[in-house]
Formats: sequence, structure tokens, C-alpha cells
Amino acid sequence: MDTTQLLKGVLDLAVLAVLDRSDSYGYDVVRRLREAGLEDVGDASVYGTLRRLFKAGALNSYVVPSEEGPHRKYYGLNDSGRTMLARSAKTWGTFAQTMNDMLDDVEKR
Amino acid sequence: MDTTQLLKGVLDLAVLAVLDRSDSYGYDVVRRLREAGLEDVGDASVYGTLRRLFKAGALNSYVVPSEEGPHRKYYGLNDSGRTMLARSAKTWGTFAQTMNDMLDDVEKR
DNA sequence: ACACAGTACTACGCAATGCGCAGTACCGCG
DNA sequence: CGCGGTACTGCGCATTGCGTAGTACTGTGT
Repeated sequence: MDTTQLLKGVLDLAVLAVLDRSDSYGYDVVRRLREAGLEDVGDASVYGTLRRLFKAGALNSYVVPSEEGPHRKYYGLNDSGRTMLARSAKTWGTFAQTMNDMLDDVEKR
Repeated sequence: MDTTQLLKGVLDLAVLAVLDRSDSYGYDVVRRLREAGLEDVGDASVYGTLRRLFKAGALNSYVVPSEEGPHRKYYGLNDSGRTMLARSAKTWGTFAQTMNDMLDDVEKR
């Protein structure tokens, strides 16, 4: 099975969780997600997700120049984003639990 | 957040898990998934998934006439399907764990 | 006899989303 | 001065879940 399909709908949540720790920019979010265990996440997916979340009003954004490369477009959670994170985390939790229950039944043989 | 997107890539696994219990047909698989907690699953998605899994060689299929309605197209796991189930379940497990770890960090504040 | 609900499946097209790839651009190093 | 690392944008594709319509069979109520 491909982790690609598993990411669908969960990448939003993962990105929100990363940003909840501290404001960050695309390139760094990718790095943090990979370190956290989502090794196969594509950079284009993350940039796309950030843009989508921003457009949806969950993030604020500001540009910071960098001495070690091009400028960085930082993103941070606003109130709407924090609400979304809480709600998504809860939805994920119940969903994951449901799946685990189904699979427990399978393993029990 | 919509459970629709969460289902992506997991519906295969859920259907395989249901079929691992016993052979079944589309209409019944939908019922079982809903009872298990996936209440929002669409019937077209399940029928589509069954056809896809069959086409991929994970299922065998046979038609059984019914006295209480139209015929039923039963599906059952074959060896390839059981292998797929085992592998997918493992992938899901690691993935879910990764996500839960990330969210634990968030809750811990 | 006939409409209707429940059962069971197929087919068509849409929407969301992750990804590959190309392109732009800035930096420091050999 | 090219090259690798940093950082972002945009385009188009593939997968997959879903809504809707259509077909078809059975039993029930009127």
C-alpha cells in the first residue's frame, strides 16, 4: 500500500500540528514532517497545503529575508487555524480508533 | 474536516478487513462498514473498491441467486488478498502511530 | 393489478488532493 | 563560474471517494 493515499486529508492535520509548535516556512515544514516519520511526503504537496490553508483563512503569513538563500514565507496558526486543528485532531482520533478496532478483529485469529 | 478525505487509501483496507471475516457482497459490505463506525461511506465507493480489488487480483468472485431480491455478487479474499491485507494493515499501523505521536505533542500543552 | 419500498448492482462524471517536474531565484564554495 | 543547497510557484496528471441516474428483482399494501 502506498502512503500517498493515506496522506489524503491527513496532510492538512499534520501541517497544522507542525505549525502549532511554532511558525514556520514551507521548506522547513517539509523537513519537520519527514523527521516526524512522514518520509515520503512531497514538497509540492506541502507548499500546496500551506497555500490552501492560508486561502481558507486558517493561517497568517509574513515574509522574512534570509542570509542563507532566498526569502522565507512564514506561516502561523491564527484562531481559526487552532480551532480547525482541534476539530481535525478529534475527527482523526475517532476515525483512527474505528479503523484500529476493525483491524484488531482481524488480528485476533 | 471531512471523513471523506480520511477514507482515501483506507477504504481498501477496511473492505479487505471485512472480507477477511467472511465472503460477502457489495450491499452487505456497505452495511458492515457502517455498523463498524464508517457511517458516511458511500455505496458507490464500496462497489468501486470491490471492482478495483477484484481487478487487481486480490479477490475472487461468484454469483449467488437470492430469493429476496436480485442476485448477489459475492467476493472473497484469495492468497494475494490476504497478503495485501497483512501488508496494508501494517502500513496503516505505522502511519497511524506516526500521526498519533505528532498529535500527542500538540495535546501536551 | 399496480404503485412502492427494499435489495443489489452498474455506469458516468465530478471534486479533492498528493505528486512529479519544470522553472525562477538567491546564496556560498571550490 | 558552474554546482549544490535553499526556497518558492505553477502546470498537469493519477487516484479515489461520491452523487446521481438507471436497471432489475422481490414482497407488501391498497
